[in-house]
Amino acid sequence: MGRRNKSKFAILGLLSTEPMSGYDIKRAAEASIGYFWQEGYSSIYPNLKKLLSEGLVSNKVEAQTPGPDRIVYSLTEKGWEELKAWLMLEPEPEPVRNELLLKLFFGEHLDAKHQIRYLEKARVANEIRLKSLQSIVARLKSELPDQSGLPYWLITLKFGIHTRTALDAWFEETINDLKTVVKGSGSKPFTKFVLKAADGGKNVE
Amino acid sequence: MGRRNKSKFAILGLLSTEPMSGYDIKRAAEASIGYFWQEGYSSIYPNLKKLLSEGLVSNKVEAQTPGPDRIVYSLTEKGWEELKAWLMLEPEPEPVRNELLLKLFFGEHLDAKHQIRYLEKARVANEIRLKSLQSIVARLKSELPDQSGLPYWLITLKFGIHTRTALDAWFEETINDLKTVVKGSGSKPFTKFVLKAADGGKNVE
DNA sequence: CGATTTATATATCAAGATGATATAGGTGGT
DNA sequence: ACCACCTATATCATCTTGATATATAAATCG
Repeated sequence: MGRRNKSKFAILGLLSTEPMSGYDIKRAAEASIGYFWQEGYSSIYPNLKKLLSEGLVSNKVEAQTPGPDRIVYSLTEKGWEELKAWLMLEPEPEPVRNELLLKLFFGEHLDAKHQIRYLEKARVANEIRLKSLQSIVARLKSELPDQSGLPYWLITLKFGIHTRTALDAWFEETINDLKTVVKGSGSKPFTKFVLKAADGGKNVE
Repeated sequence: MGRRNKSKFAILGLLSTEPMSGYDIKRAAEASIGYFWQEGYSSIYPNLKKLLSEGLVSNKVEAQTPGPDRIVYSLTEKGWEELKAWLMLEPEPEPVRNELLLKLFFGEHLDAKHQIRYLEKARVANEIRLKSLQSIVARLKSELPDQSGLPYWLITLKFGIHTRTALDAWFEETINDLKTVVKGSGSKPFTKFVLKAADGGKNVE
C-alpha cells in the first residue's frame, strides 16, 4: 500500500476553521500552513469528493452575484471526530528530499561558480521567507492578541524562524568555504567509509 | 505531467562513486545522502532498469560464493555526461511537509499532553541524529582528510548540524511554552487574517 | 468598443514517489 | 528441523503533484 492520505486531514483541519470552497482551501492553505504544508487543486478537489462520500463534510452550492458558482464545504460532526482522532495519532517523520544538498554532495563534479550561484539564489529566497515570517508574527501579536489559536500559530511560525535563521548562517559559511576550496587528491567514496563504520553499517535512526 | 524523475540522478550520483547492486545502492544511500535524500527499493530497481535501457548504466551478474547472485551496475560514459548535465541545472526548492507542525497548528483541538509527547519524542530523535552527524564530521576529518569529495560531504553534514541545532532550541522553547499556554477567548481563523493582509492575499516568493 | 489579461472556480491526467509485501538463497543458533 | 536474520531482487496499490483544460466575469488597454 501507499502511505495514508494526509491531505485529507490537512483539508479537514482547514475546514475546521470555517466553511470553504476548494478554491478557498487552496488560498487558505498557502496563507496559513503553506510554510510547512502544500496542497494543490489536484489533491483538494478529489479529496473533497472523497470526504463527502465518507460523510465527513457536507456541501452546498452558493450562487455568486458576481462570479461563478461556489461549492462550499463544511465539517460534519463525523468530520470533527475524524479530525480530533487524527490529531491524537503520533505524527510520523516526513521524508526529506533536498535537491540543492544532493547537487552539493556530488560537488566535486561541478564547478564552484554553479555551486555558489545555487547557494546565493536559495539564500535570497530564504531571507525573504524569514522576513515574511517575522512580520506575520509581529502582526499576529498586535492584531489578534486574544485568539485561542494564537499560541499554536506562533509555535509553527517560530519553527520557521529558528530553522531559517540557522540556514542563513549555513549559507554564508558555505559560500565562503566554496570560494577557497582546496581539493584533496584521494578518491575514496564516502559511502564505503560510512558502511564500514563501527556500527556495522547500521545507522542510528 | 508529474515532476521530473530525480531518483534517477540520485542513483547515477551514487553509482559515480563506485559500481554497485540495487541492494548496495539502498545501503549506500542510507549511509551517505540519507540525511537529506531517501531512496527505497521501489524506486531503485525500476530506475536501474530504466537507466540500463537508456544506456546510462551497464550491468553484469556477479555470482557470490556465499549468498545470492548480485547484479552490479556501473556508470557508462553517457551516464557520466547525464549526471554532469543534471548537476548544472538549477535545483528546485522541494516542497516540505511536516506532520508535526500540521498537528501543532491545529493544536487548540488537542490536549497539551499529546502535544508535549510528540515534541519530546521528535526532540530525542533529533538529538540522536545531530550527535551522529557530529561524530561523522569528526571521523571524516581525521580518517579521510585528503579525499577530493571531503569539502562537499562536510557542507551537507554541516547543513544538518546547523538546522538540527536550531531545531533543538525550538523544541525546548516550544515544550516550555506549551506547559504554560493561556488560551485566548477569540475564535477568528488565522487563514482569514493572512488572506486579508496588505499584500492582497499574495504571499512572497 | 473589441481584445487581452487577470481572477475566480472546478476538475482531470500522467508521471513520480513510497510503504507494504512477495520471493528466495544462505547463515547461524537451538 | 526450525527459526531468525541477512542478502538480494522485484512489484503493487496508493498517494502526490505539475501541468493542463474549461468557463465566467471583472479589469485593463489601445
